[in-house]
Amino acid sequence: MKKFLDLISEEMKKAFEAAGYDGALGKATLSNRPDLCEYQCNGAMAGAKIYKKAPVIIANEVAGKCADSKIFSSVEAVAPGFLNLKVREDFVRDYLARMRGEDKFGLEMPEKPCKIVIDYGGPNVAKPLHVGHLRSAIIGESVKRIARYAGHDVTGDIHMGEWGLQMGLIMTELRERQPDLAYFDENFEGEYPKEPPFTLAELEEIYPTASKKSKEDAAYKERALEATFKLQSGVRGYHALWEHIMALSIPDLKRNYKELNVDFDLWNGEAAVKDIIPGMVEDMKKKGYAYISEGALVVDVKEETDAREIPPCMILKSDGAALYNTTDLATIIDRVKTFHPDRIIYLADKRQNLYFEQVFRCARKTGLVEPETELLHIGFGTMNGKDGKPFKTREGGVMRLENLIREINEEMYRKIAENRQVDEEQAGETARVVALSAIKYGDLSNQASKDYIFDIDKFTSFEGDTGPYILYTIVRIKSILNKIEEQGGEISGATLQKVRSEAEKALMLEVTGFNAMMETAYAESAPHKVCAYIYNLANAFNHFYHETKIVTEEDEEKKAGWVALLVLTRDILETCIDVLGFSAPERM
RNA sequence: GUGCGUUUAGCUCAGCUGGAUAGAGCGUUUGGCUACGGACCAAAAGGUCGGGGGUUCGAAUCCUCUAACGCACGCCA
Repeated sequence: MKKFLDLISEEMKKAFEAAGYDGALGKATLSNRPDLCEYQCNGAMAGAKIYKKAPVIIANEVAGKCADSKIFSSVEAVAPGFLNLKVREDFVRDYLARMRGEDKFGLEMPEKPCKIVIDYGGPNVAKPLHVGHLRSAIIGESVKRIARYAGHDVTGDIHMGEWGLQMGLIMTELRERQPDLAYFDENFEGEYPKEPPFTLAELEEIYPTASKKSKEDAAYKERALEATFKLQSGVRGYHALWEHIMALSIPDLKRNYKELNVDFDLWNGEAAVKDIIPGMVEDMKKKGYAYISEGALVVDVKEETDAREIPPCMILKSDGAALYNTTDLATIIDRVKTFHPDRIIYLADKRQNLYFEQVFRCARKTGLVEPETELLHIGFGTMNGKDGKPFKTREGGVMRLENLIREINEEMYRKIAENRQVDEEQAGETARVVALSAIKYGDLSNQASKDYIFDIDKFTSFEGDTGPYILYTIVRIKSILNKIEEQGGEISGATLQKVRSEAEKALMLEVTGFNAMMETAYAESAPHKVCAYIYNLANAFNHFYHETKIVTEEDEEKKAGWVALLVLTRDILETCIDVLGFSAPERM
């Protein structure tokens, strides 16, 4: 169904045309002076120049044409030429009634859904998830859900890092410690053991050790590069080790992402495309795109319009090994073949912007994607601590994601336990649900591209613009509805009635903005707009709640109308938090 | 050096793509509890929108110059 604001604009357009002006001037917007009006139209001022007339004269003429409007209760022309609009109560109510009746509250579905692949998460296997992985997962999950809600066909791919240097480092360190393992014996032809020669905990310790050594010891790094190459060339023992690492790591990753309510359709990684790489490289060489420069195989991606020098996109390192670029390009081939996507979205740190620019240009230049296929990098900022510097543990180390989540769960548990009489068992589960809302809302309410300060105290607060506040509002609505149900009142069948108060109307007007908001959030891949919307909606509800006694209302008709409004508000709030990737408990 | 980004209230952030008196939250001050859930609500104080110049009837928003900070700039991802 049409957006509320569009209906208003159309009505204004008619008025402008009736007064003899261009209908396009009728575009209405939300009022920025709520004390004066609900919506406003500034077309008279824009038209002043075209028609060489004082704006206020135009505004008055247009206002005169709105006298018997079915939409406006008042249209006022105000100096210097604003048109201040208020809408009729029954018009708002009828719009809400239609929203309730329609699928997705009347959000219009695309004529032809887009096929979208979204690449997010990006964990490295054998390396514990740390806070740096949080944003990709949270934002990616929400962008995915928003696109899906908007009616598109979306596939989420975790795109693990398990084919690059980090693997070579691990294997080198392992060889250092256990040089006699059969995996490192090139003459070994028997079966390798089923059980890995290390535990997950050891693995998690091996990587940082190896990484540190390689920075200090050039010979060590040389061996790691060689090990990487051996793995990529399919050396049997290395591949067997790789399988062990994957078998240990993936269940752990799955558990961690499940905890975050993040769900991938595909668990592919870089290695999934290893068989595509040789053909791709050959093709790029054959077609003359790729050439050797400083020992490495590269493709030029600079364009004449560039304001500065863009370095070439590297396809293979000088030792012949694949790198991030190689697997990303091959992954594009794989995705095009499997999904024929209209758009591929990458969630990665904004510092990788130039890298993606190179890869995208290379993919286009070498014909890996159709010209109309959209490649988009959503770059997000860094999560900083209260001091404004990258988030660290108290000791200054990298904070493991698990620990961070545990800390917030515990903090939330304390708050829940001290406030209400909730039983132990439920409190733990509720704390997890609320804590997740705190983390996710805290992240998503900021623009993705900006750095933000991760402030546990602020995010876990039940007051202000926070996840728990939103949940609290939802739970409060549920509680009222439960009470009415206990009294034998009708909930889902209740219908909207005459609008009784300013607060009620304000809440309703907030509700009408849902579909416009969702459309923008999708178009701009902007979860923070969903956050801003539900915060306003929750505020409008709490304001209404505060001055309206619902459960004790004796006029059944009044009460039924309010119940219907509550149901709609609750459903919209829950839909919104669902696209943000968290949920509300029954009680808290 | 080149390019990109950021700069809005004491702090953390919005600002619907050019409109009226720049908005929230936290913090501060004040008022409201027989609670349909006070984990709430209401109100006050607090800003030369980094700075200069320009375009426009009208600029936080567009252009230009400039400053500070951050980031990126070929064999990491």
